[in-house]
Amino acid sequence: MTYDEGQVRAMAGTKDGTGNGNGSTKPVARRLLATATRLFAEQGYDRTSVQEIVDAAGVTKGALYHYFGSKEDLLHEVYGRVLRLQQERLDHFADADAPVEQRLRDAAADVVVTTIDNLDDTKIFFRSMHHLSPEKDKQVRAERRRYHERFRALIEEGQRSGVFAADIPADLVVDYHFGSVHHLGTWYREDGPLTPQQVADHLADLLLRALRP
Amino acid sequence: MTYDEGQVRAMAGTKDGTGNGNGSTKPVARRLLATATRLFAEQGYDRTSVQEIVDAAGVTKGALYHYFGSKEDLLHEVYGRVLRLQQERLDHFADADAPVEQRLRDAAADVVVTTIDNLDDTKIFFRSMHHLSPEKDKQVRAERRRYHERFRALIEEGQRSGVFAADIPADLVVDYHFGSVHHLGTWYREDGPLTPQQVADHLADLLLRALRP
DNA sequence: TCCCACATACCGACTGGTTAGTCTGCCTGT
DNA sequence: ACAGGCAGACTAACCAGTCGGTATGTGGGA
Repeated sequence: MTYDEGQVRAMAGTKDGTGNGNGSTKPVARRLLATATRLFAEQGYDRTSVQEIVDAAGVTKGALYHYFGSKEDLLHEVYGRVLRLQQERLDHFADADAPVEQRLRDAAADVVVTTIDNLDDTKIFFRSMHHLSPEKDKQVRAERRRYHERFRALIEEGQRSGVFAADIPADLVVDYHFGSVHHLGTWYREDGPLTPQQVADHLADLLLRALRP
Repeated sequence: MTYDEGQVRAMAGTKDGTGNGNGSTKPVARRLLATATRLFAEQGYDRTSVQEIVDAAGVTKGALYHYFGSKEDLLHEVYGRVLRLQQERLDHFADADAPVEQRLRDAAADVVVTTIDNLDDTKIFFRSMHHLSPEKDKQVRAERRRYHERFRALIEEGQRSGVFAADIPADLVVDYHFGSVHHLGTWYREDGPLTPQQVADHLADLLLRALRP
């Protein structure tokens, strides 16, 4: 066994996915994770074999199981990366010193840009969530809920202060917006007519317009 | 071989998924498809084995492969059912004799209700699209595009006549709304606080508000 | 300085289990 | 007697994870 249970659990909270906890990702581990991310996004988690990943990364199974406890750990790492990034950015924009409609617009637009910039991760995130084991699934759901609630708080703040329409549940508005974010992986193409920033501005604009009292 | 290539292709256009083309679904075939739909939605396509499906339906593999050419055919049948249903309903509302904002509102709300009423099918639809073979994938994409374009035409009509804001690409608005529809499978719960109709009214309202000039 | 003990990094053959799909044949109604 | 409907054992392929082994590097004692 390369990692015992305790170490695997601990890994989930570290930054680099190697479980060494010192922030310095070993090149091989980094390459394996990057390769897995690409293949998972292209073919789906279940359709990507461990053999394919190690072949594409130019190593063997020995290397993969040296750095990761299981195939699922790779998936969990992708999730952790996305969640931490998005939460950090949301907190940044939500805590800013600006009117609530500006903070919401900035946060809403930023999540779109960030999602497009990491489209592979996001495709995996939304498609393969239900492939996680109950334990890891619970953890990911908890982090997602935290994100959702922070976003909802922004909307409720605007509703209380009268700058947003209050006759609609804030929860529903959050899901409305994140539906469109979620959906980006299905339709957005890099070679399409719109830049990520343009898409973000349009989608944030739609959200703010829908919330006009 | 139960079905040769030609028959499998023909099946895609029939109504009952048994390939007999006479509209009378054999009970066993119907039960297999219903069981598969439920299991695919619960566990995902790849995680559901053919053995599980036939066990849950109370038959054996012999029966399944008597009625369906492959496991993928089951998936394709689910897709066909959903696509035909949604297209039919969209055409109905879009062709109605009413102002464009009313037609759009009705169509937008109806797709939400229909989606919630067939949540299993929709979950499968959005999660497992990329599991289809290239040939069937192409066919499904073509039908989806037809749907998308009909919906977009409604928005463009309103933009031309000045009742909708014209400073946003209609394509993007369609994806915005369908993002939220797509997302329903992730968050909507039957035992939640909102009825399908309430959700539909809210989401249609958000769309129409966002389109106010 | 040399050398030994030990750890880390990785290899690749192997195992036990699972899977989609096939095939032979029985059974029943016409 | 013939055909459709179905059973269930079988096969060939595949897959995640294991394990014994090798190579490389590193710290400490003589």
